[in-house]
Amino acid sequence: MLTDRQKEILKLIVMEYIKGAKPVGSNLICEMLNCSSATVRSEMATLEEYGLLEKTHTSSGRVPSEEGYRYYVNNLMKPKEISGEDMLKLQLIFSNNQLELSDCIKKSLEIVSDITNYTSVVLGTKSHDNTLKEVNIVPLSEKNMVVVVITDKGFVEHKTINVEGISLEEIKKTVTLINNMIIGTPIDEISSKLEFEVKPIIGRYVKEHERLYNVFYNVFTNFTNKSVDVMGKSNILKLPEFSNVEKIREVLEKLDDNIDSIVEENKEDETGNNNINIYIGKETNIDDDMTVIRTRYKTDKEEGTIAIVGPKRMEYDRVVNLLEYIKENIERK
Amino acid sequence: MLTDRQKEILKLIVMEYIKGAKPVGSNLICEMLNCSSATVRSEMATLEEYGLLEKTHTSSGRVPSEEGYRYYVNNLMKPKEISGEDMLKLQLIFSNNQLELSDCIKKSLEIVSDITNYTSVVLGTKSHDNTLKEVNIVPLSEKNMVVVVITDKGFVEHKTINVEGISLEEIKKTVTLINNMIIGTPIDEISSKLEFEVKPIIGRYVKEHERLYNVFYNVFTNFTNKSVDVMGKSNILKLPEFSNVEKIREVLEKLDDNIDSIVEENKEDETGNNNINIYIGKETNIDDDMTVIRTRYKTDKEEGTIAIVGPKRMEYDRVVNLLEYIKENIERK
DNA sequence: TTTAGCACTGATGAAATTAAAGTGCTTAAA
DNA sequence: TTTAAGCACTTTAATTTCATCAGTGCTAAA
Repeated sequence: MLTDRQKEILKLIVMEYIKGAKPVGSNLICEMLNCSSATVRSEMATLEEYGLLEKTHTSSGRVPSEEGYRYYVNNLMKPKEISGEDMLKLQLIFSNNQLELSDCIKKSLEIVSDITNYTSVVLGTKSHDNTLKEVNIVPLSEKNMVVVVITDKGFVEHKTINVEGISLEEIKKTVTLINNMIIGTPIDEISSKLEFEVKPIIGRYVKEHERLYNVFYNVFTNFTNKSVDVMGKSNILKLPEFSNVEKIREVLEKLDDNIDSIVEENKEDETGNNNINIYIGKETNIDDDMTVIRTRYKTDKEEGTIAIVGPKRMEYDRVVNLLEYIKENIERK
Repeated sequence: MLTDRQKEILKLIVMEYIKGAKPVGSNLICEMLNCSSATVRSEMATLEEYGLLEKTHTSSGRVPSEEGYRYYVNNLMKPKEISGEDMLKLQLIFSNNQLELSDCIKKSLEIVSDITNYTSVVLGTKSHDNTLKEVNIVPLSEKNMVVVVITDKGFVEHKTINVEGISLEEIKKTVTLINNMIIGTPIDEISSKLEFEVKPIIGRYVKEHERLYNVFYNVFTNFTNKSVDVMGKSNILKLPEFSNVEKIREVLEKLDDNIDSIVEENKEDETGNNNINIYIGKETNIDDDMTVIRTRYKTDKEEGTIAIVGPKRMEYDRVVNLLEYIKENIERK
């Protein structure tokens, strides 16, 4: 158990390091506290014994360890009000009724990337709670036709297909069959229903069933595709801890390769706090020098995950609040 | 006018520098030619006088100047066969009939970025030659409705709109009006037709015309939006000439800001060669250290520009061939 | 328990040194 | 007239040396 002064010192060091990216010495801290640098030094040594602080070399100032950040996040951090300026920028997005929800999400995280210089990730799933509303076909010529599929929440997918050698009747029969059999089916159950219920039947009644079946199967599965958007990747270049090109390349590569693991759902919830999850260093599965803060959102239309990726030395308080704010706005919209 | 040997030396220097990114000395060249290093040195001095070569400092080897690259590209370069491996990767894309054309284009350039480590840009315009085929509405609930618009070439745009306070009759009336008046209209003429012909009429017959008009206007203009895709931007990190973070950031920023100018249409055609345009250094409007190679494609469905952005020390012969090959495949598809 | 004092450590940056790569020029040979 | 050999000269890049600075840990006194 830490004393109050130890907590205060740890907090100051974390905050100072987040601000300046330079190891924090005892002098700086003792100016903020009513005690001498020697006192601070001995407290620092204790905190280091506890594994909360680290040195970069024997005579350097202190840097928070992974456990130090964790302690700060869990016990010391206070939420930080979103500045008026930032709030305004976000409101401009959410109050714009022209924008679709998914565009709002993307744009608001783009703004977060802009104002924080971190990288943001959006993983959206449309399948949630959507059921099939209507399948339409629009013939374009003798050769081509567009299939348009709409869900009850207003998602649309389409595909242009080649229908040479298939008669319009055949196609219409198929569409009628599909419409009759699977309208109202939840999107994520469609592919199995298509496979086990529809396929046998159109196989019986329709000549070119193999080809037609594939087309429809294709359009339907598009709905269950998750979309991943990553914004502000090159912000990493602005961070002082990544000043050598080799390291930057490594991190960018890991980011590309491990996007999925960032937004992976079955990660255990580290902090219960309003469902904001914080993964520090090794916990991220990306890079030991990075932190991921993320949360899930859920509307009646779609659900997904939004995440901010930055250095361990991330402005935790600010990012947590921004994410909470965005999550609320998404869910209210 | 250059002698044959001078041409040979210039060509070797350009090729060697493209390969190694290090100033080329006379020794290396004289090993490839049947003459002494002193001879090569004096030829180099001549080429430098002509402005085709440069030195990085008094006693360094030679580097091609912008004019040197230009001379190489216009007079010395021979097309380089696409390797079997590369060809295979591209064929895998183009022979996949499941993929829409625009996905093919994107994916094939993604491959080019992968194999060359340059950045690729696709600018696609759907408006080309498309006319309006059909406007459909699908009511979802009392509040919401989806508008689906289809062109004769199979492009689809849609938008979910809030229709609270507007009767279904009103909406249907509007859609019928629009369908009657503008089906068959080329996409890029729709907005003016909508403004000057349709608006006055629905203004007369429909109550909530202001709101409805805006919705349709919105969906239609989506078609004329150009899509810009940039792939492999972080490949710049792999180039030895950009080894300092500051420079990389600068280039990435310029890339972001000037994408439009890369694919700008009214650039004059530098090389007549099969409509492949090569812009070197200053000619690019991006960055004096970069080169852009681009070409336009045109199918009966859409048209656009594909471009590769890399260092001046770019594998011109390889990239030109890859672009030509992709252009052909797009247009054949 | 706190603090002043002091010796010690490692990083950082400037200056000095050296080796390597490559040039230009002069002169002699082909 | 063209080519090549020899040599002095230039610049870079890598290495070493040195001094300075920020910051520590420890001891002893308040």
